[in-house]
Amino acid sequence: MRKSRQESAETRRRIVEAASLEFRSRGISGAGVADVMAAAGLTQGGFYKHFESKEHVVEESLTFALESMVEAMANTLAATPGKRGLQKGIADYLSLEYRDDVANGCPFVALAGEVARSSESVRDAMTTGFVKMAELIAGRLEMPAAAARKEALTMLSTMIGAVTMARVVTDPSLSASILEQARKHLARLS
Amino acid sequence: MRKSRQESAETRRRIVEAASLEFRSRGISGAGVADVMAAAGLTQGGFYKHFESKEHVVEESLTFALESMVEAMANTLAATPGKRGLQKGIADYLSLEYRDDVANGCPFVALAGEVARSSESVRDAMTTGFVKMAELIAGRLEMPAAAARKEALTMLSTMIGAVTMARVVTDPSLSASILEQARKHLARLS
DNA sequence: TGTACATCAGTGAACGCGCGTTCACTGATGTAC
DNA sequence: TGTACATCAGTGAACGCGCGTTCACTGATGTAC
Repeated sequence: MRKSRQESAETRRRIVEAASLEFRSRGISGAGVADVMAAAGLTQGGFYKHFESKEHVVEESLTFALESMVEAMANTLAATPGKRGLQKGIADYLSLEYRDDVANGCPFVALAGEVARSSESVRDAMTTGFVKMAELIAGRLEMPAAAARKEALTMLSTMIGAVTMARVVTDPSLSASILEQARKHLARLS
Repeated sequence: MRKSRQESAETRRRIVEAASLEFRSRGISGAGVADVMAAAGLTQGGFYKHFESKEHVVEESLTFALESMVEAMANTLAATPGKRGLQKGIADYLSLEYRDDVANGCPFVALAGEVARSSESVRDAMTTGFVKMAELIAGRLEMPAAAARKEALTMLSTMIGAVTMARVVTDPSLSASILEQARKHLARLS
């Protein structure tokens, strides 16, 4: 059943993507290697033909998820110039839809707690994604670059904290309110 | 080896407190019943004399941790009147020390990601803590009560997001910067 | 271009281990009289 | 107040189960000539 190089590379990509969905949905310790492989349409035994360990796919799938988010934000910004573009990007992030789309959603929100307790290499991967997101936001703030970089850190913190708590809270109107207030607040700043 | 009612109640309290430290340090799925009991100076078998299941101690220890944080914030506020008291509370929360004191630190930061994937009763417990924290902050904002309640939601989101990411990020100066910018930002608002 | 052999992606079962939970047991505490 | 018995907090071993990882095997692909 050996597969061609191309098929094998494609399979590997599928595992990484499936892992990024599974980990965001169930958490890193909540999603097992067998779950990830099943989500990719494979059986667990083959996992180690592509990755040394679960840890390795965690790192790679986290990077994948972060790059997807960065790309989505970059696309939104590219579609609308100036501060309006940034407000659109922020509004999308703080929407009810994005809050509820856990599997495809923000890796900071889904995994930051676990990542903070993970290995340096996994934390590095998330750090890189955080810096990229901050740079995207900073690039659209109408102020000197140094000030923009600092302001972006706080704006991102607010976005992450808001979606995190909006997912926790059991009262739907409180949850919506957390997102709405953050949206209004950040619209004022940007 | 039966213990007196008083000793038994004291043991139970000790398990709850140990659990609140263990879960915040290692995560809910990262800390086992045996770990919690060992941290309380007991063996695992006795756990079920006090709790029906792990789930029950998760809920109770989460409530304990949240109440500890609320009480600490309330004490800080009580010590200094007006906006100065709130700024002190926020600065303590956004300090390097609080960032690093994971075991005794903010349950939102340590556990919100896992709690979002937990049972309704566990999410309810965290919701209650969130509302209490928001009320404490709102009470010190110099604006109409309704506006204050809304503003507090965003301030709390910023605080939680900032400490969360400050714990993830591997670059120490970036981590400190996240906290510092959030502090400055919130001082402007309060 | 064709043939013979080596490689290796993927399967499915098995491995050891740690988890949450159960259980028989111990002996001090609580209760009934 | 004292005695006899029931209760139950805590121990330590065992339970079944799911996890990450390993392994023998299969058969299509890649390579050497």
